Amino acid sequence: MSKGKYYITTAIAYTSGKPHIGNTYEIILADAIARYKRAEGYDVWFQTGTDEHGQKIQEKAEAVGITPQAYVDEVAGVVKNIWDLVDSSYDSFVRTTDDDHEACVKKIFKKLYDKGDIYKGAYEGMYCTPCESFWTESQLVDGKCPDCGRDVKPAKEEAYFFKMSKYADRLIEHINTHPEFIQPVSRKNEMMNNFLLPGLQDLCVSRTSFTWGVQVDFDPKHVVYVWLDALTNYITKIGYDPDGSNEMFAKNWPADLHLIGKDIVRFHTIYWPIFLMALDLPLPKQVFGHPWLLQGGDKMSKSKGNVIYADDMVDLFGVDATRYFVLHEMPFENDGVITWDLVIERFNSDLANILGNLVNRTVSMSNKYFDGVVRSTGVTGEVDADLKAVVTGAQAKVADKMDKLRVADAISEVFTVFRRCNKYIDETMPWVLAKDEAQQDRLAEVLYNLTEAITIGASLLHSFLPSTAEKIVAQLNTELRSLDQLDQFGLYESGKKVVEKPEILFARLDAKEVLPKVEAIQAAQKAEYEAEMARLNGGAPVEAAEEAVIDIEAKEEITFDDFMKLQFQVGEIIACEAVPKSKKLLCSQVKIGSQVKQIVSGIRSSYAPEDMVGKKVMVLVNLKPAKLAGVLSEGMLLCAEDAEGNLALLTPEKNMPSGAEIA
RNA sequence: GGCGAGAUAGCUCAGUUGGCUAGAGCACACGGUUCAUACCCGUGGUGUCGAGGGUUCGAAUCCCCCUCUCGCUACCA
Repeated sequence: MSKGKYYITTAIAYTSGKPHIGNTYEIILADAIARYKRAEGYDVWFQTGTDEHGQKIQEKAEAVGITPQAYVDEVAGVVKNIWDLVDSSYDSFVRTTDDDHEACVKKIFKKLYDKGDIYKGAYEGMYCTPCESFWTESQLVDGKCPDCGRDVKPAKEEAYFFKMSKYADRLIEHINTHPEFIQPVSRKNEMMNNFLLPGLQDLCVSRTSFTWGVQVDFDPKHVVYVWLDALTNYITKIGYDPDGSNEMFAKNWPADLHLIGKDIVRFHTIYWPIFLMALDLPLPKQVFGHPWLLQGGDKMSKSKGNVIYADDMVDLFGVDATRYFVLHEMPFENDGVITWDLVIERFNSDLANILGNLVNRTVSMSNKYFDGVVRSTGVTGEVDADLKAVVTGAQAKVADKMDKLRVADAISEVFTVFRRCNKYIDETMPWVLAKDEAQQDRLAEVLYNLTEAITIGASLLHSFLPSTAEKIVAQLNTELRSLDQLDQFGLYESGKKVVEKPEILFARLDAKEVLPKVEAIQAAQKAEYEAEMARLNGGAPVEAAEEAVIDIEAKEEITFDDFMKLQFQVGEIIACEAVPKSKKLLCSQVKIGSQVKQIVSGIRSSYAPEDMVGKKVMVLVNLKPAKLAGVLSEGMLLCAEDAEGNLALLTPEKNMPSGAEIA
């Protein structure tokens, strides 16, 4: 019976905050695939979880005054609740703070170290002892520390590195001989051209700058840095052990599918396979970097209150409508768009009109004409053949789409069944048959065919919208069929009685009623955000909360003398042109006092060259000249940057002469 | 700058190795119908298939070039 095992994973969610619908999409997609594979007869293991280590989490926990463990416990709980809310049928939920995972990561690290694939190295660079900072040659100012101006000396900071290059050829070979390995294929080309073919750099796999992580047991001041900790969840949690794995591991590894976001394809198709090679383990069969679900129009931002969360969607539309939307709206390769209006539209047109109404009208007719009894009389009509062909052929089409991971297309195939049923009702016109005493057997057969077709459709729908499928067959007083029965028509037991009063599966929504609720959700979200910001700011209420604030990493304190080393002056831009060889650079001629300096700046995304001319700007004048994209730059224009990367040049608040000193 | 992908109906997209009047869904309009959740079914597009050139009996589909968009990547004082 079993077709063998199928091991599918999602990426583990980073516990820095509540996942929004774009993150939740992945678990729903994985769930649909997992359920479908189970229905096909595979012995499925479906794993998801949370990634809980790292500096960011340590800092967030400190900011709210709790331990990192308490912080991640809370967020992991939130993640798990949402995963459960959307009916995901995962078999295991791994947390990177689980004891067994941490113990295994330590062993893996040691094994790779003993094998020589991990070596203790260093960030080599110029070190400023008072600042405790490393600098590259190019960052130095006049050969001295750019922060404090003191002398620096060549030094290195200890870190462990993984020898990526050792396995690069094997990986290139594997990717070339396994075209299905990286999906979609466009990602494969990116990986090959940008990373593998130019040559892989060794990867830093430990850190000493923070402590919230898996400690390297033979060198306790190091913690294992993200990828060796996070990626290994795929094997640690199913029983891998460098000293001898268990049977479960032997059964499930290699994974059949790693489902991940397109942003982390690189880590899953380069570093992860190489780690596995180093551990002498087989590689996963397939990695699918799915696109993103983006919010249309405005950018998603908590401060605006327009982030869409799965639980809000479930409150308004229900679990299956939420699942339907994300599964249907997400294409295979391009990003999908989500807005509340689109959700309502999809809900009404597909779920309420096509599916819900179909079930309702069919059940209603059986009740009205035959007291709910559905029986096959064998009185067929011309139009029956096409209905049966479409319905019994759907299963193969869905299977084909699912094999290619075209989940959105697969669910569309399911809906063609329901569309065909609606058409069949119009073709046969049961209400006309009902008026003719001689046509009673034909009428019964029509309703039987509909009931049977809907049962098949519901069975196909089960992987995508599990509870809806179950509700439908309950109304029809039957059970879901297995996939291998779906090419047969006529298995519905003749003479059964459908439910008397069908429950409305999806009540049509009025945008006018839903959108005010959305506004209420957004207002609440905004208020919550402001309250949190206020809490982080020591209880002080946040003024002008409409504007997002930005926190950046604090740099070393400097002395007044340090500051006085910097020379700022007002400059007037007298000419400006784009640097031909670059996308982001502008080259400006800046008049500072009586001299003119040429300054190159990466601000083309925010300013056109012609907009620059005539502006009075603030210039760091005594910066060591350097060449950018082959063009000499003799200073720096000061700019502010927001979270989206928009830039604003700093200009004097009152008109000042060119060359005026800024202090 | 390097590599890659794309530009088809108002919107989102299909269009296999070049071939019959270029399609689907949504939206819109009209018609039909009344079993049903004012639903369902049918009909409706003059779309320069991004611009230009070429190969061919024939090109949305192949080749060249141009414009624009997007992805990854590098530089971004």
